[in-house]
Amino acid sequence: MKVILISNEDKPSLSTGRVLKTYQEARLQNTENLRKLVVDAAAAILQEEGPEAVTVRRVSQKMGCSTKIIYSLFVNKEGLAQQLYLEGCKLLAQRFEEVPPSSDLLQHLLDLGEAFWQFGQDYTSYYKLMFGGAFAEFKPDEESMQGTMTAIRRLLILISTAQQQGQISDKEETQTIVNTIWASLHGVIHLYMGGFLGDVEAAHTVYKQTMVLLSRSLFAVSKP
Amino acid sequence: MKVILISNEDKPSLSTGRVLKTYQEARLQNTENLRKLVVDAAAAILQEEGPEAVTVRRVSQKMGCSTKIIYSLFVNKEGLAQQLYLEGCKLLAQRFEEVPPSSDLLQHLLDLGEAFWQFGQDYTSYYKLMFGGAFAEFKPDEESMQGTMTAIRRLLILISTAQQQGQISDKEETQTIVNTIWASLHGVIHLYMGGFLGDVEAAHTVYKQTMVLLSRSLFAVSKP
DNA sequence: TCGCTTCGGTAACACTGTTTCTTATGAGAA
DNA sequence: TTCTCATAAGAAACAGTGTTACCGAAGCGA
Repeated sequence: MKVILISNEDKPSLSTGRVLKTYQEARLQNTENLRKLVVDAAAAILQEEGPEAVTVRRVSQKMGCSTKIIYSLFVNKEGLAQQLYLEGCKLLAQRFEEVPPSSDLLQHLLDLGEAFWQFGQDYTSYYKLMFGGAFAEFKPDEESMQGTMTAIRRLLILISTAQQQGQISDKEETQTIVNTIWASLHGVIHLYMGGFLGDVEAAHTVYKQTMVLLSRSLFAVSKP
Repeated sequence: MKVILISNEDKPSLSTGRVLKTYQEARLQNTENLRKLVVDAAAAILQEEGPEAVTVRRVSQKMGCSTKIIYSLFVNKEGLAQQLYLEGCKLLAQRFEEVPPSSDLLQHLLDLGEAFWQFGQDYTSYYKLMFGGAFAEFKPDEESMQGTMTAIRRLLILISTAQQQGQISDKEETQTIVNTIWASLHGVIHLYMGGFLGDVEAAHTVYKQTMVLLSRSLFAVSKP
């Protein structure tokens, strides 16, 4: 019912184009809006109550509609999860964008690493959904991987720049180095979230040490 | 029914001690045997069909008994998962024990790291259960953490030795360094299992680079 | 042998993701 | 305007999960 109300709001677009085409356009636009509404509802539940609370029934309940809608808009729960994943990528990318660029590339790397840690702390539910395997069935498809790469693009640019300036060896693929940093830092966050690294201070200490050790090796290559 | 047959097999122990005490002993021993049988059955399903196939009904079905047994022996599914976790710790410890000690501590670290990677490849289901968050509800308790620490004890000894010999800085806590290595390597394995690092060769390349970068930093401290 | 306790199996409950069936609504034709 | 029909949405069912309540049977002490 709420859905119908919303779908009436974009009827202005009916005044353009042929009747049949406009009808399809409106319907398309409606389903797009609907998708966004559902994703927003799911995202709210995700952040408020954690990944395990995001069930099809729970989302449809919050939407005030039946579960059928979710299956009409997204093929299955994984389809919805994928949209949430892309939302998470946006948030992560935003976090990275907020990091002020530094002329000191080493310092910039540490800043980006710290931003990644903070993302994990501030958006724990998103993090678990995206990288924590909270939805066991979820595997990143092409679109997800692209979203991921967009999110950590700043890191890729940084490493690439450092390689061009000779501050980091260019023997290894840029992507390989990025993956190395990403995976290592992720490991600390994930193990911490799993309860293996004690309290947050201890985990953060391990995290910072991981950053220091990695960056020291990476940037030390061309020193002597 | 099979269970009863098995429990009859250790009646010889009835011939020792007082009647009441022996009865309790026998019952205790039976439940211990039963627990072991159930864990073995669950472990078989885990390795043959993956973590998601390990359900209470599936295990009880393989045992030829009702689900009640599992809840009598282990409080809930998490209790069973915890036993499987400890089994995994044994397997991991065994893997580490098979690594020949090297007088070159750096090489020894690389060997242990490689053994950890191989464990993840050979016992993927165990790895996912233990560290992958395959059972979302599972958090390591005191016994689990102790089992973990026993498993990676070789790593702790190695780092401690290297610190004593001045090959690795002793400014940081030994446990912190161990956690740093463990978490970083875990991150690569976990991200690979999540499908984020491409095929196994690419992931292994990232893994080896992580080991090289970390160890180079750790062992480089006292060089100059 | 009798009574009791304990233990295990059946069936149910409350969930999950997913699908089927039915109904109602809304668009196009007469 | 009215009628037909296709589409879409909701209710309910299905198959699965972890977990628990009930109930009968079996084994034990007296």
